[in-house]
Amino acid sequence: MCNNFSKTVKIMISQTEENYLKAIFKLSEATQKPINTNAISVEMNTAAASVTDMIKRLSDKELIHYEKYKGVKLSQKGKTIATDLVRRHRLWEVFLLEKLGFAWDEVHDVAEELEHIKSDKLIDSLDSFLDFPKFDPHGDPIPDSDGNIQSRQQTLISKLEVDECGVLVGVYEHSKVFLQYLDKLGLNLGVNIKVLEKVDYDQSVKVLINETKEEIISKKVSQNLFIKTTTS
Amino acid sequence: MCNNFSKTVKIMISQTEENYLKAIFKLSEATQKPINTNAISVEMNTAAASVTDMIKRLSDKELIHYEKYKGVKLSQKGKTIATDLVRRHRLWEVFLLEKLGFAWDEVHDVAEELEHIKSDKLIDSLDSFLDFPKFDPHGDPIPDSDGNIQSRQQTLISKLEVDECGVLVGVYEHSKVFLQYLDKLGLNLGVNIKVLEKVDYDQSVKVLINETKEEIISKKVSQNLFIKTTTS
DNA sequence: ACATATTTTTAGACAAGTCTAAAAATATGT
DNA sequence: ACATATTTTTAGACTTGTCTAAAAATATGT
Ligand SMILES: [Mn+2]
Ligand SMILES: [Mn+2]
Ligand SMILES: [Mn+2]
Ligand SMILES: [Mn+2]
Repeated sequence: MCNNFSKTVKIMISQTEENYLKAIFKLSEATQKPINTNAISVEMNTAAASVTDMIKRLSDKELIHYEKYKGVKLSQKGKTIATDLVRRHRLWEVFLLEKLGFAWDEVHDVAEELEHIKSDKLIDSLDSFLDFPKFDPHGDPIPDSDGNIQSRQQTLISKLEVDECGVLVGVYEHSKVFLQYLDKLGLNLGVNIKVLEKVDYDQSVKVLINETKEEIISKKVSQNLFIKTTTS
Repeated sequence: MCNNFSKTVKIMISQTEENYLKAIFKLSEATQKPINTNAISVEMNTAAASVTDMIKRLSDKELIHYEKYKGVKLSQKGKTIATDLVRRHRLWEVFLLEKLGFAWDEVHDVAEELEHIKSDKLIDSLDSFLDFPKFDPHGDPIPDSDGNIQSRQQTLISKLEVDECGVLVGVYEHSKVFLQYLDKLGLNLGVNIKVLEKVDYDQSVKVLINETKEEIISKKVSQNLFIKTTTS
């Protein structure tokens, strides 16, 4: 009658599985629709056939919902794991930048490895050591230990009108070249931005940086910069 | 005639291979003789057959010298990799203790994972961030970035005579139980030790800790504590 | 020196994660 | 509606790292 264990069989999740979950999580941010095999294979840089294999494994472990030929969605369990991975990734990025003097274009690759270290004590101590940062070096929000992600109200520069202004709070693209180019333009997180002119011909935008420097940024750049508008 | 590239084919070494090299390195500290398969299988907690497989791979990569049935020795290349791994392990242990508030019995397991993160910039920045520590939380020396290991002059308590004294600078065993027991006895690194009495019957030792507290430690404990003797 | 015990290697199998090539299902355009 | 293009899955193979059971080599004791 007794001996009624509630077997909390803590399933093991490999580093590779974690990475797939994170990829699906990322792709899910842009849409509500199921994520298809090809999109994952592009994101993960693997053959579509490998993705199908992995999808089956993740589905067996109930980390995703999967119907043949219909794509996948994260289950609640999968979402939790992915969010936790994102938390770890972003906390390590803050550590590398703040404590070890890395530049914002150098943190991602190392965090990609550090994020897989499994220790709750480690990550919670790190969080506290860093003084509970809310955003990572690219302006992305850091989920708290319960998985809550602060939602940001922000706009792409490309969507602003002339004379609107605000603070640069994030970047959409994370590539090294892009981040280094922003450094060259003096576009670090926190600078003040005012839209001076929107060029009809090629959708480039002339902006005023920190009330002092004028720069023309291409359409492409303007679509990758998040601004928190200030109603001044 | 030209086109004489010195192909520095940076061979990839997996986490598992690194762990085997470290195990062989550790076993080599106690002896000059070749390390045999069985010893490695015990250290790595794997079947002897698995060790033989891995030995072949490491030998193919010229990380060890291997003769069938004769055991293995690290090559220069292997020694360099193992030393670097030990450096990373011990630096991470210092980080966990000093910066994240881990206890000395908690650092090892996490460092076991962190040591495999591959980034020279990471580990050198960490070294600098920690102010170039020379010893880890267990008193083990930290190799510098060129692989030089500071040799310690130290003695096991079991080898001291009555009235000799010194400072506790290291532990031989690293297990959680042992370290926690030392905490209970107040035997942290840095305390002053004086040998008050050596009991013939069971080789236990009565010591004076920091000129104030007397404790009797068993033979086994006394064989696991390194003292740097002070000629007072 | 030789029988016995121990250690090491081989043989064969398995799981995870990857690939390419081919087949099957779905989507698209006229 | 149907031919064509695209996407997804299957089939079969490979690598790394592991295992057990059995065979081969080495070590040991009298
Ligand atoms: Mn990143
Ligand atoms: Mn980031
Ligand atoms: Mn350790
Ligand atoms: Mn240590």
